Amino acid sequence: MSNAETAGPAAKRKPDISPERCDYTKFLDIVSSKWSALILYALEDGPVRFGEMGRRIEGISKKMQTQTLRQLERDGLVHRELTPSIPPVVDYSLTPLGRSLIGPLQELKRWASIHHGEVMQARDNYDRTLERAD
Amino acid sequence: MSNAETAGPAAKRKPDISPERCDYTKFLDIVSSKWSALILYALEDGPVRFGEMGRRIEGISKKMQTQTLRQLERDGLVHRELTPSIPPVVDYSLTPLGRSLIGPLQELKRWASIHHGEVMQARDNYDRTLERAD
DNA sequence: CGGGATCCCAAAAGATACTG
DNA sequence: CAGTATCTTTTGGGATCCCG
Repeated sequence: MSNAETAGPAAKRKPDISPERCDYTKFLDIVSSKWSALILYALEDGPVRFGEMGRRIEGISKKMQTQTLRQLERDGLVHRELTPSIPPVVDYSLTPLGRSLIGPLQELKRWASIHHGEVMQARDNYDRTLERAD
Repeated sequence: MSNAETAGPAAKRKPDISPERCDYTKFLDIVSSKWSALILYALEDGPVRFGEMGRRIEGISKKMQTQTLRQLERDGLVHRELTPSIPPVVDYSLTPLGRSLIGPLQELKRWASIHHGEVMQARDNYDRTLERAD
């Protein structure tokens, strides 16, 4: 308290929100990549093999599938089980930690399914209003 | 049904998950940028002026603040109110749509605050296991 | 079958300078 | 005060080819 930094009358002064401290940022860090949630969904009903998963998720490449799975595995959300036969068999499944994410994720899907129309309409409106301003 | 596409015995064949159709993808499209949720949080307790917001959010640049606010405004989550005095005063606030997002977002913060430690530990573990494999 | 390695591109974000 | 404009850097993702 030695510093003459006594706050002004408006009260709020110094930063109280930061990316590093925000838990939502931590969440994004884990599952904001394009394919991560999609992979979690594919695993929702039980273990799935790599190839099967690839066929179920439209448009994913082997590279992105592998890369995203590695991240999820590294974060402890997904378990990888290799059966070293020839050809090899690799099964992926949710860990308990991974499964604990399904609930919150479904909340978001609900929000989006309910409100996405409003968002699109707001965008339209915003864009058309700008056009008229030329 | 003219196509001889009768499914094999393993049942699951064609893609049933896609980025375009997934509601979670739509959600990410709206609030996955680095600063968007932080700005929503800054508005949680009521209207805030541009400068005040900037001081509250650590590390944000004016450019990113403006850019993110424009996106949120375009999507109908944030309302912008300009008082054309000199110098100008601009207040930002949540719209009802924006406020409807706060709940789901808090779910995620809760998940992250509870489980982030496990994730970090899993990462550590994964990385150290890899190091030993040289 | 289930990857790894490499190259390339587009989008997001940051730095800096200028303005009504 | 609250922006805009421009430039550069960083990151994420896709394409392609190779491997045990």
